[in-house]
Amino acid sequence: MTGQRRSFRREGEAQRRDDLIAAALDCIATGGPSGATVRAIADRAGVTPGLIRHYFTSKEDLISAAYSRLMTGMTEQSARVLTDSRASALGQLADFVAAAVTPPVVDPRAMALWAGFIHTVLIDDRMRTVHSESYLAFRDRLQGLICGALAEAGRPADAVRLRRLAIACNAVIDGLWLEGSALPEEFAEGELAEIALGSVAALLGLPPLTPTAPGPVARN
Amino acid sequence: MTGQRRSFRREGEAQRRDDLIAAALDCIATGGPSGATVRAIADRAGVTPGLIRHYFTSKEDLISAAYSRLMTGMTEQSARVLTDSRASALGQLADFVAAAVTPPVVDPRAMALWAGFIHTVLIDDRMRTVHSESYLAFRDRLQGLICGALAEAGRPADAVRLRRLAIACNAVIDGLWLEGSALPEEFAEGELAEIALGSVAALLGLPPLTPTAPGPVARN
DNA sequence: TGAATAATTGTGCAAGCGTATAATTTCAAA
DNA sequence: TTTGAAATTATACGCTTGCACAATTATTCA
Repeated sequence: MTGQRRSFRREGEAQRRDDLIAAALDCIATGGPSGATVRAIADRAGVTPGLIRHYFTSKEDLISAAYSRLMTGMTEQSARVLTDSRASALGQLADFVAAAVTPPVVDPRAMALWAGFIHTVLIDDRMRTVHSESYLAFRDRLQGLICGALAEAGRPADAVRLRRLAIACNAVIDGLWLEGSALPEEFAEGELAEIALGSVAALLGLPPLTPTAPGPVARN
Repeated sequence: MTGQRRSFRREGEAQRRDDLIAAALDCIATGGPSGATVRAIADRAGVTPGLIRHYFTSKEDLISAAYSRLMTGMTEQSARVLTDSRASALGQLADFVAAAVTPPVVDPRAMALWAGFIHTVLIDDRMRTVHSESYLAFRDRLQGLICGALAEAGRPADAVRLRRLAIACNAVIDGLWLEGSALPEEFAEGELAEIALGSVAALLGLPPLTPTAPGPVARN
């Protein structure tokens, strides 16, 4: 008769906020933005809906925190490939390109999250800024690799051409990432990486690129 | 006391379906998927919510019809350049590529719509089918143009290579379309078209492509 | 050990959602 | 002009949503 409440543990604020953000991302990845209801998020976090309002002033607040965390995480992941590489410039470029169109970067979950948020980028200014910054950061990194690879190959390019090459290479990578994630069954394993490497080489006027890494990068 | 009903006109079935689809697209472009409620769509179409269920078996049915119309519309818009073109195969390819990364195909509204839909593609099977079909339709069209252009240049390619080239060219176009639509202020006018033409030429190993059309295509 | 504090739960509410369905109005054919 | 069928409106229902708030529990500190 005593409607016994469920027992619970008090977590630190940082931990709980993190858990709720992770749960929100899970929900969005699984069921899209419309599937990320307050109740669903709380459920996934093993918590009661009311608690969300204790840590976030509104659901919108939680969602925007989740987006921020997603973008930060993706940028860090793309940077990780390069941090401890001692390959040649050409090799580094090849590794970077191959990694960008191979799991875990190509991943239905990542795609679902990106798709769930991209719409808000067009409406919300804060989101737009985050998006713009992380896009340019990625492209700048790519441009640096291209610059090094061209120099190594004895075919340096001027600034204007370099910028255009970076935009084009970035576009190929984005396009392949998109198509590979949205229609995975349409491409054989490794096919996207081969196409990406061949395309970047053709765009830069370089001989075929071969990645130095033996296989796909480890997740996380 | 006589709760006088609002007067109305009977439209043909095709017309009403079109109106409702257009209204749905407007709603999604403006307020995102969550803004496209049955009531909002009916309101924008100057109609009563109940009517939607008279022409579509469910809201989901209407939404997927709208997505289909958006995608085929974009492909047709790119292909319109070709309908009465008597240009060479190389010229047709150039026109097609340039049109795909130039307004009105590159357009924040189109991007907003696409972004609103893409996440459902990963979840809903019907949406997935629509996406897959329209993606392949666009790529097939592109592949046909590439095939003709390569033949004309005396460098025919076998089927496997042709497929890969089409995937790569399609990826560049998609990527440029995405970036140009999401961050329009990042690119000078005509810059995307130049990059696209240069990239496709480099990918195919052809000399620079030059469009035959004098300028951007007229809207609609 | 006991009291104070803040984290967490549980309940309830008003609004909006998609949908079913009955009541009306329009329009074309007779 | 009348009639009949189909298009359209109007109303209502059950469900879900985000949010507010009071009740309760775990934890800390004296």
